[in-house]
Amino acid sequence: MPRPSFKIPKVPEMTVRRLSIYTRCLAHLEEDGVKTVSSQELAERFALNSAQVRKDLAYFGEFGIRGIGYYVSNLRAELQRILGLDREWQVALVGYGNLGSALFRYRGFAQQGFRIAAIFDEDPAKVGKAVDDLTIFPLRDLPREVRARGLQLAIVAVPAESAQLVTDRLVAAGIKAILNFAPTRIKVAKDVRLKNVDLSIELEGLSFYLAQGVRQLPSPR
Amino acid sequence: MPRPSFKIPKVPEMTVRRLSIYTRCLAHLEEDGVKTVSSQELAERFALNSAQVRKDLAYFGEFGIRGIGYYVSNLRAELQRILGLDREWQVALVGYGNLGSALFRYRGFAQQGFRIAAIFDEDPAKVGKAVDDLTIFPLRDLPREVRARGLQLAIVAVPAESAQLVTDRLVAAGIKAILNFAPTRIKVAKDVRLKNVDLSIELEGLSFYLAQGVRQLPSPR
DNA sequence: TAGATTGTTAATCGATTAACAATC
DNA sequence: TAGATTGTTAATCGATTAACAATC
Repeated sequence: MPRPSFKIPKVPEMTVRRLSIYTRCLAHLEEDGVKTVSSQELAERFALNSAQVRKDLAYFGEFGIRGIGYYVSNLRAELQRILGLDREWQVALVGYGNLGSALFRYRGFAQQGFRIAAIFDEDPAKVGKAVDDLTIFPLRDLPREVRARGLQLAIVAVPAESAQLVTDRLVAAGIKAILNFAPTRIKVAKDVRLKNVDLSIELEGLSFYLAQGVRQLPSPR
Repeated sequence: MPRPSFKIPKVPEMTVRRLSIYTRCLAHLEEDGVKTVSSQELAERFALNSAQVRKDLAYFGEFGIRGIGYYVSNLRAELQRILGLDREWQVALVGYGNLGSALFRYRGFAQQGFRIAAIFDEDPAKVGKAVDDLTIFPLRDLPREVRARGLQLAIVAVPAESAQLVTDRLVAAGIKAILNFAPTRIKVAKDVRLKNVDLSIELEGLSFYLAQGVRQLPSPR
Protein backbone atom coordinates (compact mmCIF):
# COMPACT_ATOMS: atom_id res chain seq x y z
CA MET A 1 0.00 0.00 0.00
CA PRO A 2 1.71 3.22 -1.19
CA ARG A 3 1.90 6.72 0.14
CA PRO A 4 -0.53 8.79 2.26
CA SER A 5 0.19 8.80 6.02
CA PHE A 6 0.10 12.61 6.06
CA LYS A 7 -3.31 13.61 4.82
CA ILE A 8 -4.05 14.67 1.24
CA PRO A 9 -7.32 16.56 0.93
CA LYS A 10 -9.63 15.63 -1.94
CA VAL A 11 -7.88 16.85 -5.05
CA PRO A 12 -9.99 18.20 -7.93
CA GLU A 13 -9.87 16.13 -11.10
CA MET A 14 -8.76 19.19 -13.06
CA THR A 15 -5.83 19.71 -10.73
CA VAL A 16 -4.57 16.20 -11.43
CA ARG A 17 -4.93 16.80 -15.15
CA ARG A 18 -2.99 20.05 -14.91
CA LEU A 19 -0.29 18.32 -12.90
CA SER A 20 0.27 16.04 -15.90
CA ILE A 21 0.58 19.06 -18.11
CA TYR A 22 3.01 20.84 -15.80
CA THR A 23 5.12 17.69 -15.59
CA ARG A 24 5.62 17.55 -19.33
CA CYS A 25 6.40 21.19 -19.54
CA LEU A 26 8.98 20.82 -16.79
CA ALA A 27 10.58 17.88 -18.58
CA HIS A 28 10.97 20.08 -21.66
CA LEU A 29 12.37 22.95 -19.64
CA GLU A 30 14.85 20.61 -17.99
CA GLU A 31 16.01 19.33 -21.39
CA ASP A 32 16.52 22.93 -22.43
CA GLY A 33 18.74 23.44 -19.39
CA VAL A 34 16.38 25.82 -17.59
CA LYS A 35 17.10 25.71 -13.86
CA THR A 36 14.21 27.56 -12.25
CA VAL A 37 10.73 28.61 -13.27
CA SER A 38 8.13 30.81 -11.58
CA SER A 39 4.42 30.06 -11.29
CA GLN A 40 3.90 33.05 -13.56
CA GLU A 41 6.11 31.65 -16.33
CA LEU A 42 4.51 28.23 -16.06
CA ALA A 43 1.00 29.70 -16.13
CA GLU A 44 1.69 31.77 -19.24
CA ARG A 45 2.47 28.69 -21.29
CA PHE A 46 -1.02 27.35 -20.78
CA ALA A 47 -3.01 30.55 -20.47
CA LEU A 48 -3.65 29.81 -16.79
CA ASN A 49 -3.50 31.96 -13.71
CA SER A 50 -0.31 31.86 -11.64
CA ALA A 51 -2.33 31.51 -8.43
CA GLN A 52 -3.89 28.41 -9.88
CA VAL A 53 -0.51 26.85 -10.53
CA ARG A 54 0.57 27.58 -6.96
CA LYS A 55 -2.67 26.26 -5.55
CA ASP A 56 -2.46 23.07 -7.59
CA LEU A 57 1.00 22.42 -6.18
CA ALA A 58 0.01 23.42 -2.65
CA TYR A 59 -2.29 20.40 -2.39
CA PHE A 60 0.82 18.27 -2.11
CA GLY A 61 3.37 20.35 -0.27
CA GLU A 62 5.67 23.34 -0.54
CA PHE A 63 7.98 22.90 -3.48
CA GLY A 64 8.93 26.48 -4.24
CA ILE A 65 11.30 29.08 -2.91
CA ARG A 66 10.03 32.59 -2.29
CA GLY A 67 11.72 35.15 -4.44
CA ILE A 68 13.05 32.45 -6.76
CA GLY A 69 10.31 30.16 -8.00
CA TYR A 70 10.68 26.40 -8.44
CA TYR A 71 13.73 24.34 -9.24
CA VAL A 72 12.71 22.70 -12.51
CA SER A 73 14.39 19.37 -11.91
CA ASN A 74 13.18 19.12 -8.32
CA LEU A 75 9.59 20.02 -9.14
CA ARG A 76 9.46 17.62 -12.05
CA ALA A 77 10.65 14.80 -9.80
CA GLU A 78 8.11 15.66 -7.12
CA LEU A 79 5.25 15.77 -9.62
CA GLN A 80 6.29 12.50 -11.19
CA ARG A 81 6.24 10.91 -7.77
CA ILE A 82 2.81 12.37 -6.99
CA LEU A 83 1.38 11.17 -10.30
CA GLY A 84 2.90 7.73 -9.84
CA LEU A 85 5.18 8.22 -12.83
CA ASP A 86 8.28 7.34 -10.81
CA ARG A 87 7.58 3.63 -11.21
CA GLU A 88 6.42 1.22 -13.89
CA TRP A 89 2.77 0.18 -14.06
CA GLN A 90 1.76 -3.14 -15.56
CA VAL A 91 -1.16 -2.65 -17.92
CA ALA A 92 -3.63 -5.14 -19.42
CA LEU A 93 -4.85 -4.37 -22.93
CA VAL A 94 -8.23 -5.92 -23.64
CA GLY A 95 -9.29 -6.04 -27.27
CA TYR A 96 -6.73 -6.27 -30.06
CA GLY A 97 -8.64 -4.90 -33.02
CA ASN A 98 -7.74 -1.73 -34.91
CA LEU A 99 -7.86 0.55 -31.93
CA GLY A 100 -6.30 -1.97 -29.55
CA SER A 101 -3.33 -2.59 -31.80
CA ALA A 102 -2.84 1.14 -32.39
CA LEU A 103 -2.81 1.72 -28.65
CA PHE A 104 -0.33 -1.11 -28.23
CA ARG A 105 1.99 0.57 -30.75
CA TYR A 106 1.48 4.01 -29.25
CA ARG A 107 4.82 5.07 -27.79
CA GLY A 108 3.34 7.60 -25.37
CA PHE A 109 2.28 4.99 -22.83
CA ALA A 110 5.58 3.18 -22.42
CA GLN A 111 7.40 6.50 -22.25
CA GLN A 112 5.50 7.41 -19.09
CA GLY A 113 6.04 4.02 -17.51
CA PHE A 114 2.83 2.30 -18.58
CA ARG A 115 3.92 -1.11 -19.78
CA ILE A 116 1.38 -3.21 -21.62
CA ALA A 117 2.26 -6.53 -20.07
CA ALA A 118 -0.59 -8.69 -21.37
CA ILE A 119 -3.09 -8.62 -24.24
CA PHE A 120 -6.51 -10.25 -24.11
CA ASP A 121 -9.00 -10.90 -26.88
CA GLU A 122 -11.97 -13.22 -27.23
CA ASP A 123 -11.56 -13.79 -30.96
CA PRO A 124 -10.35 -17.44 -31.32
CA ALA A 125 -8.48 -16.38 -34.45
CA LYS A 126 -6.36 -14.03 -32.36
CA VAL A 127 -5.89 -16.04 -29.17
CA GLY A 128 -2.45 -17.60 -29.04
CA LYS A 129 -0.97 -15.25 -31.63
CA ALA A 130 2.32 -13.59 -30.74
CA VAL A 131 2.54 -9.80 -30.62
CA ASP A 132 6.11 -8.78 -30.09
CA ASP A 133 7.10 -10.68 -26.97
CA LEU A 134 3.50 -11.19 -25.79
CA THR A 135 0.92 -13.85 -26.56
CA ILE A 136 -2.75 -12.95 -26.86
CA PHE A 137 -4.72 -14.60 -24.06
CA PRO A 138 -8.40 -15.47 -23.90
CA LEU A 139 -10.35 -13.50 -21.33
CA ARG A 140 -10.69 -16.50 -19.03
CA ASP A 141 -6.96 -16.27 -18.27
CA LEU A 142 -7.46 -12.85 -16.70
CA PRO A 143 -7.35 -13.80 -13.00
CA ARG A 144 -4.22 -15.90 -13.48
CA GLU A 145 -2.37 -13.25 -15.49
CA VAL A 146 -3.37 -10.39 -13.22
CA ARG A 147 -1.65 -12.24 -10.40
CA ALA A 148 1.27 -13.55 -12.42
CA ARG A 149 2.14 -10.21 -14.02
CA GLY A 150 1.01 -7.82 -11.33
CA LEU A 151 -1.43 -6.07 -13.66
CA GLN A 152 -3.01 -3.03 -12.02
CA LEU A 153 -4.46 -0.99 -14.88
CA ALA A 154 -6.45 -2.04 -17.91
CA ILE A 155 -7.16 -0.42 -21.26
CA VAL A 156 -10.48 -1.51 -22.71
CA ALA A 157 -10.64 -1.39 -26.51
CA VAL A 158 -13.47 -3.79 -27.29
CA PRO A 159 -16.79 -3.18 -29.08
CA ALA A 160 -19.48 -1.31 -27.16
CA GLU A 161 -21.56 -4.48 -26.70
CA SER A 162 -18.95 -6.34 -24.67
CA ALA A 163 -17.43 -3.42 -22.78
CA GLN A 164 -19.44 -3.75 -19.58
CA LEU A 165 -18.98 -7.51 -19.39
CA VAL A 166 -15.24 -7.22 -19.93
CA THR A 167 -15.07 -4.51 -17.29
CA ASP A 168 -16.86 -6.61 -14.71
CA ARG A 169 -14.38 -9.40 -15.28
CA LEU A 170 -11.45 -7.02 -14.99
CA VAL A 171 -12.72 -5.72 -11.68
CA ALA A 172 -13.39 -9.24 -10.43
CA ALA A 173 -9.82 -10.14 -11.34
CA GLY A 174 -8.49 -7.30 -9.20
CA ILE A 175 -7.79 -4.52 -11.70
CA LYS A 176 -7.93 -1.16 -9.90
CA ALA A 177 -8.12 1.40 -12.72
CA ILE A 178 -9.63 1.25 -16.19
CA LEU A 179 -9.25 3.43 -19.25
CA ASN A 180 -12.24 2.73 -21.48
CA PHE A 181 -12.11 3.45 -25.20
CA ALA A 182 -15.24 1.50 -26.09
CA PRO A 183 -17.90 3.86 -27.45
CA THR A 184 -20.20 3.36 -24.45
CA ARG A 185 -20.21 4.42 -20.81
CA ILE A 186 -19.26 1.63 -18.44
CA LYS A 187 -19.73 1.50 -14.69
CA VAL A 188 -17.55 0.11 -11.90
CA ALA A 189 -17.64 -0.30 -8.13
CA LYS A 190 -16.56 2.90 -6.47
CA ASP A 191 -13.17 1.74 -5.22
CA VAL A 192 -12.10 1.31 -8.86
CA ARG A 193 -11.02 4.32 -10.91
CA LEU A 194 -12.53 4.63 -14.35
CA LYS A 195 -12.00 7.03 -17.19
CA ASN A 196 -14.34 6.84 -20.16
CA VAL A 197 -12.63 8.24 -23.26
CA ASP A 198 -15.37 8.31 -25.79
CA LEU A 199 -13.72 9.38 -29.01
CA SER A 200 -16.84 10.31 -30.91
CA ILE A 201 -18.14 12.46 -28.05
CA GLU A 202 -15.10 14.63 -28.63
CA LEU A 203 -15.99 15.08 -32.28
CA GLU A 204 -19.62 15.75 -31.38
CA GLY A 205 -18.48 18.55 -29.10
CA LEU A 206 -16.70 20.13 -32.05
CA SER A 207 -19.63 19.72 -34.41
CA PHE A 208 -21.80 21.56 -31.90
CA TYR A 209 -19.75 24.68 -32.36
CA LEU A 210 -19.63 24.30 -36.11
CA ALA A 211 -23.40 23.85 -36.15
CA GLN A 212 -23.79 27.08 -34.16
CA GLY A 213 -21.58 28.82 -36.71
CA VAL A 214 -18.33 28.37 -34.75
CA ARG A 215 -18.83 31.50 -32.65
CA GLN A 216 -19.19 30.85 -28.92
CA LEU A 217 -15.46 31.55 -28.76
CA PRO A 218 -13.11 29.02 -27.19
CA SER A 219 -14.36 28.16 -23.74
CA PRO A 220 -12.50 29.96 -20.95
CA ARG A 221 -11.09 26.72 -19.56
CA MET B 1 -23.63 30.09 -42.32
CA PRO B 2 -25.85 27.90 -40.10
CA ARG B 3 -28.30 28.56 -37.34
CA PRO B 4 -28.39 31.26 -34.60
CA SER B 5 -30.63 34.29 -35.27
CA PHE B 6 -32.36 33.87 -31.89
CA LYS B 7 -29.65 34.21 -29.27
CA ILE B 8 -27.93 31.26 -27.56
CA PRO B 9 -26.18 32.24 -24.34
CA LYS B 10 -22.66 30.89 -23.77
CA VAL B 11 -23.13 27.20 -23.14
CA PRO B 12 -20.80 25.44 -20.68
CA GLU B 13 -18.51 22.85 -22.21
CA MET B 14 -19.85 20.23 -19.80
CA THR B 15 -23.39 20.89 -20.95
CA VAL B 16 -22.44 20.14 -24.55
CA ARG B 17 -20.73 16.95 -23.43
CA ARG B 18 -23.79 15.86 -21.50
CA LEU B 19 -25.99 16.65 -24.51
CA SER B 20 -24.00 14.03 -26.42
CA ILE B 21 -24.61 11.55 -23.66
CA TYR B 22 -28.33 12.26 -23.48
CA THR B 23 -28.59 11.88 -27.23
CA ARG B 24 -27.18 8.38 -27.19
CA CYS B 25 -29.35 7.36 -24.30
CA LEU B 26 -32.41 8.69 -26.12
CA ALA B 27 -31.47 6.75 -29.25
CA HIS B 28 -31.35 3.58 -27.16
CA LEU B 29 -34.67 4.36 -25.49
CA GLU B 30 -36.23 5.00 -28.89
CA GLU B 31 -34.98 1.63 -30.16
CA ASP B 32 -36.55 0.03 -27.12
CA GLY B 33 -39.86 1.64 -28.02
CA VAL B 34 -39.96 3.99 -25.03
CA LYS B 35 -42.18 6.95 -25.88
CA THR B 36 -41.57 9.46 -23.10
CA VAL B 37 -38.92 10.02 -20.46
CA SER B 38 -38.70 12.40 -17.52
CA SER B 39 -35.66 14.43 -16.50
CA GLN B 40 -35.60 12.28 -13.37
CA GLU B 41 -35.38 9.02 -15.33
CA LEU B 42 -32.72 10.43 -17.62
CA ALA B 43 -30.68 11.75 -14.71
CA GLU B 44 -30.72 8.44 -12.85
CA ARG B 45 -28.98 6.67 -15.69
CA PHE B 46 -25.94 8.87 -15.33
CA ALA B 47 -26.01 9.65 -11.62
CA LEU B 48 -26.87 13.27 -12.41
CA ASN B 49 -29.39 15.65 -10.91
CA SER B 50 -32.72 16.04 -12.70
CA ALA B 51 -32.50 19.83 -12.42
CA GLN B 52 -29.23 19.65 -14.26
CA VAL B 53 -30.80 17.74 -17.13
CA ARG B 54 -33.60 20.30 -17.37
CA LYS B 55 -31.17 23.19 -17.20
CA ASP B 56 -28.93 21.70 -19.88
CA LEU B 57 -31.91 21.46 -22.20
CA ALA B 58 -33.24 24.89 -21.25
CA TYR B 59 -30.22 26.55 -22.88
CA PHE B 60 -31.77 25.65 -26.22
CA GLY B 61 -35.50 25.85 -25.77
CA GLU B 62 -38.51 24.21 -24.16
CA PHE B 63 -38.70 20.62 -25.28
CA GLY B 64 -40.72 19.05 -22.48
CA ILE B 65 -44.34 18.84 -21.44
CA ARG B 66 -45.25 19.52 -17.83
CA GLY B 67 -46.71 16.53 -16.11
CA ILE B 68 -45.44 14.21 -18.87
CA GLY B 69 -41.72 14.66 -19.48
CA TYR B 70 -40.08 14.58 -22.91
CA TYR B 71 -41.10 12.75 -26.04
CA VAL B 72 -38.07 10.54 -26.65
CA SER B 73 -38.11 10.71 -30.43
CA ASN B 74 -38.72 14.45 -30.50
CA LEU B 75 -36.02 15.26 -27.96
CA ARG B 76 -33.49 13.04 -29.69
CA ALA B 77 -34.14 14.85 -32.98
CA GLU B 78 -33.82 18.26 -31.33
CA LEU B 79 -30.54 17.35 -29.64
CA GLN B 80 -29.13 15.89 -32.83
CA ARG B 81 -29.92 19.13 -34.60
CA ILE B 82 -28.35 21.19 -31.82
CA LEU B 83 -25.19 19.08 -31.85
CA GLY B 84 -24.98 19.23 -35.63
CA LEU B 85 -25.57 15.49 -35.91
CA ASP B 86 -28.45 15.96 -38.35
CA ARG B 87 -26.06 16.40 -41.22
CA GLU B 88 -22.84 14.89 -42.54
CA TRP B 89 -19.51 16.53 -41.75
CA GLN B 90 -16.52 16.07 -44.05
CA VAL B 91 -13.42 15.27 -42.01
CA ALA B 92 -9.73 15.38 -42.91
CA LEU B 93 -7.54 12.75 -41.27
CA VAL B 94 -3.92 13.85 -41.01
CA GLY B 95 -1.40 11.15 -40.22
CA TYR B 96 -1.97 7.57 -41.28
CA GLY B 97 0.22 5.65 -38.85
CA ASN B 98 -1.04 3.17 -36.29
CA LEU B 99 -3.36 5.56 -34.55
CA GLY B 100 -4.49 7.26 -37.75
CA SER B 101 -5.46 4.02 -39.42
CA ALA B 102 -7.25 2.79 -36.28
CA LEU B 103 -9.25 6.01 -36.21
CA PHE B 104 -10.03 5.61 -39.90
CA ARG B 105 -11.43 2.13 -39.22
CA TYR B 106 -13.31 3.26 -36.10
CA ARG B 107 -17.00 2.88 -36.86
CA GLY B 108 -18.14 5.36 -34.23
CA PHE B 109 -17.30 8.42 -36.31
CA ALA B 110 -19.17 7.50 -39.48
CA GLN B 111 -22.16 6.39 -37.41
CA GLN B 112 -22.58 9.93 -36.09
CA GLY B 113 -22.16 11.50 -39.49
CA PHE B 114 -18.44 12.25 -39.41
CA ARG B 115 -17.16 11.12 -42.77
CA ILE B 116 -13.42 10.91 -43.26
CA ALA B 117 -13.28 12.30 -46.76
CA ALA B 118 -9.53 12.73 -47.20
CA ILE B 119 -6.35 11.34 -45.68
CA PHE B 120 -3.06 13.21 -45.56
CA ASP B 121 0.42 11.99 -44.68
CA GLU B 122 3.89 13.33 -45.33
CA ASP B 123 5.57 9.91 -45.61
CA PRO B 124 6.48 9.51 -49.32
CA ALA B 125 6.00 5.76 -48.90
CA LYS B 126 2.35 6.35 -48.02
CA VAL B 127 1.44 9.20 -50.39
CA GLY B 128 -0.53 7.93 -53.37
CA LYS B 129 -1.54 4.68 -51.67
CA ALA B 130 -5.21 3.75 -51.82
CA VAL B 131 -7.16 3.30 -48.60
CA ASP B 132 -10.61 2.00 -49.40
CA ASP B 133 -11.90 4.56 -51.89
CA LEU B 134 -9.49 7.28 -50.81
CA THR B 135 -5.95 8.12 -51.87
CA ILE B 136 -3.43 9.41 -49.36
CA PHE B 137 -2.46 12.98 -50.22
CA PRO B 138 0.68 14.92 -49.31
CA LEU B 139 0.08 17.82 -46.96
CA ARG B 140 0.65 20.37 -49.69
CA ASP B 141 -2.65 19.32 -51.29
CA LEU B 142 -4.54 20.49 -48.23
CA PRO B 143 -5.89 23.83 -49.53
CA ARG B 144 -7.10 22.26 -52.75
CA GLU B 145 -8.80 19.30 -51.06
CA VAL B 146 -10.37 21.41 -48.33
CA ARG B 147 -12.13 23.34 -51.05
CA ALA B 148 -12.84 20.41 -53.34
CA ARG B 149 -14.29 18.17 -50.62
CA GLY B 150 -15.78 20.75 -48.30
CA LEU B 151 -13.63 19.59 -45.38
CA GLN B 152 -14.56 21.37 -42.16
CA LEU B 153 -13.07 19.25 -39.37
CA ALA B 154 -9.68 17.60 -39.05
CA ILE B 155 -8.35 14.77 -36.92
CA VAL B 156 -4.65 15.14 -36.20
CA ALA B 157 -2.84 11.86 -35.59
CA VAL B 158 0.77 12.75 -36.31
CA PRO B 159 3.86 12.61 -34.04
CA ALA B 160 4.16 15.29 -31.38
CA GLU B 161 6.98 17.04 -33.25
CA SER B 162 4.91 17.87 -36.32
CA ALA B 163 1.54 18.48 -34.66
CA GLN B 164 1.77 22.28 -34.39
CA LEU B 165 3.05 22.68 -37.94
CA VAL B 166 0.30 20.48 -39.33
CA THR B 167 -2.27 22.38 -37.32
CA ASP B 168 -1.13 25.74 -38.64
CA ARG B 169 -1.49 24.47 -42.18
CA LEU B 170 -4.95 23.09 -41.44
CA VAL B 171 -6.09 26.42 -40.08
CA ALA B 172 -4.52 28.27 -43.02
CA ALA B 173 -6.42 25.96 -45.37
CA GLY B 174 -9.71 26.88 -43.71
CA ILE B 175 -10.37 24.00 -41.30
CA LYS B 176 -12.63 25.23 -38.49
CA ALA B 177 -12.36 22.50 -35.83
CA ILE B 178 -9.55 20.15 -34.88
CA LEU B 179 -9.43 17.01 -32.79
CA ASN B 180 -5.81 16.50 -31.78
CA PHE B 181 -4.53 13.06 -30.79
CA ALA B 182 -0.85 13.95 -30.97
CA PRO B 183 0.73 13.68 -27.52
CA THR B 184 1.34 17.42 -27.23
CA ARG B 185 -0.81 20.50 -26.72
CA ILE B 186 -1.34 22.51 -29.86
CA LYS B 187 -2.66 26.05 -30.18
CA VAL B 188 -4.96 27.69 -32.72
CA ALA B 189 -6.43 31.10 -33.46
CA LYS B 190 -9.47 31.69 -31.32
CA ASP B 191 -12.10 31.37 -34.03
CA VAL B 192 -11.05 27.74 -34.50
CA ARG B 193 -12.32 25.06 -32.12
CA LEU B 194 -9.72 22.67 -30.77
CA LYS B 195 -9.92 19.62 -28.58
CA ASN B 196 -6.69 18.08 -27.34
CA VAL B 197 -7.20 14.41 -26.56
CA ASP B 198 -3.96 13.41 -24.97
CA LEU B 199 -4.23 9.68 -24.43
CA SER B 200 -1.41 9.31 -21.96
CA ILE B 201 -2.70 12.14 -19.78
CA GLU B 202 -5.75 9.97 -19.20
CA LEU B 203 -3.58 7.10 -17.99
CA GLU B 204 -1.55 9.47 -15.83
CA GLY B 205 -4.75 10.60 -14.15
CA LEU B 206 -5.46 6.99 -13.24
CA SER B 207 -1.96 6.29 -12.00
CA PHE B 208 -2.31 9.26 -9.66
CA TYR B 209 -5.07 7.52 -7.79
CA LEU B 210 -3.25 4.20 -7.77
CA ALA B 211 -0.16 5.95 -6.43
CA GLN B 212 -2.25 7.46 -3.63
CA GLY B 213 -3.58 3.98 -2.84
CA VAL B 214 -6.72 4.29 -4.97
CA ARG B 215 -8.76 5.97 -2.20
CA GLN B 216 -9.89 9.51 -3.02
CA LEU B 217 -13.14 7.89 -4.11
CA PRO B 218 -14.52 8.54 -7.59
CA SER B 219 -14.78 12.26 -8.13
CA PRO B 220 -18.32 13.62 -7.66
CA ARG B 221 -18.58 14.58 -11.33
C1' DT C 1 18.58 45.72 2.03
C1' DA C 2 15.35 45.84 -2.15
C1' DG C 3 13.08 42.98 -5.35
C1' DA C 4 10.84 38.90 -6.46
C1' DT C 5 7.90 35.24 -5.78
C1' DT C 6 5.89 32.01 -2.82
C1' DG C 7 1.90 29.94 -0.01
C1' DT C 8 -2.49 31.15 1.63
C1' DT C 9 -6.60 33.76 2.74
C1' DA C 10 -10.53 36.16 1.11
C1' DA C 11 -13.33 37.61 -2.90
C1' DT C 12 -15.22 36.31 -7.13
C1' DC C 13 -17.16 33.68 -10.41
C1' DG C 14 -19.61 29.92 -12.42
C1' DA C 15 -21.79 25.59 -12.20
C1' DT C 16 -24.77 22.43 -9.60
C1' DT C 17 -28.76 21.65 -6.89
C1' DA C 18 -33.12 22.60 -4.26
C1' DA C 19 -37.35 24.46 -4.36
C1' DC C 20 -41.54 25.85 -6.39
C1' DA C 21 -45.02 28.24 -9.32
C1' DA C 22 -46.74 27.11 -13.83
C1' DT C 23 -49.16 23.88 -16.38
C1' DC C 24 -49.90 19.47 -18.84
C1' DT D 1 -59.75 17.77 -10.77
C1' DA D 2 -55.42 15.54 -8.67
C1' DG D 3 -50.91 14.10 -9.77
C1' DA D 4 -46.81 14.66 -12.20
C1' DT D 5 -43.22 17.07 -14.16
C1' DT D 6 -41.56 21.00 -16.40
C1' DG D 7 -38.87 25.54 -16.69
C1' DT D 8 -36.82 28.81 -13.78
C1' DT D 9 -35.37 31.34 -9.71
C1' DA D 10 -32.73 31.38 -5.62
C1' DA D 11 -29.44 28.91 -2.61
C1' DT D 12 -25.45 26.21 -2.43
C1' DC D 13 -21.28 24.56 -3.50
C1' DG D 14 -16.75 24.36 -5.47
C1' DA D 15 -13.22 26.10 -8.29
C1' DT D 16 -10.70 30.17 -9.99
C1' DT D 17 -8.56 34.48 -9.13
C1' DA D 18 -6.90 38.65 -6.59
C1' DA D 19 -4.44 40.25 -3.01
C1' DC D 20 -0.94 40.20 0.35
C1' DA D 21 1.97 38.89 4.38
C1' DA D 22 5.88 35.84 4.66
C1' DT D 23 10.36 35.13 3.21
C1' DC D 24 14.07 33.85 -0.10
